[in-house]
Amino acid sequence: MAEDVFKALADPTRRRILDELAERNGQTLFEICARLATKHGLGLSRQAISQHLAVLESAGLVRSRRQGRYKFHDLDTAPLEHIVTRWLSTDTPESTP
Amino acid sequence: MAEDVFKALADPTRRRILDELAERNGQTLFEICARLATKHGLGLSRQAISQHLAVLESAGLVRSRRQGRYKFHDLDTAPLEHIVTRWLSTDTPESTP
DNA sequence: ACCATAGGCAAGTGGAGACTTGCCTGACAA
DNA sequence: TTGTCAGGCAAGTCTCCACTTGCCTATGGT
Repeated sequence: MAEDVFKALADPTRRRILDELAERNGQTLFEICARLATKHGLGLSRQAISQHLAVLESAGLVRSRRQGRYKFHDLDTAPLEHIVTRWLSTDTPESTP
Repeated sequence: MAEDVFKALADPTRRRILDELAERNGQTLFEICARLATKHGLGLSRQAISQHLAVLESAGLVRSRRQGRYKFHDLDTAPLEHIVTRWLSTDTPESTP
């Protein structure tokens, strides 16, 4: 649902998570926590990231695969492609001089 | 700022307003109110729409031009184009087995 | 068996934002 | 000028959501 995608993208922390997954796919929750803390200085609790990942997953932007006691997260950019075209396909008829 | 664009797109009512402006550019506040009420059944106050338009305008998605006692609103899709490419251009380098 | 690790499940708190209500300003017509 | 119409400026209310805290489950190592 495109509805959830917009809501998922609304939060800056979630966009950062997408950035991280775009840079390195298949990270675990703890890896994402560590990289957000070190690279972006975000001192968030593990639960916060976990909840963000749940939102991203229910929006279809992140896929998760369980393997033993690890859970790897993969980015899925498919829902992003047909979101903005809703207004762009209405074209821009030479409105910028 | 891309930050504001995501926040602006987060609200369903604001996306509806963009839909309306995409369908017919240069509407006034009252026109948008009327069309949202009749076409989408949204019984929102005039102030609500006005505040939404302010958010959209500060995000650069809507331009407004004053003319007498009317204020016309025009859609600007420029900020939408370079938003999603942030993750799409990072591509997916055959990482899915 | 034990203990440490990776993650999940709540319930609770605080703040941002969507929406309203009321009053005020400016522009056009009679 | 007076009345009306389009819009703005505040307040104030209330709901949702991001984040925390605490405890619980399960997997793997030794």
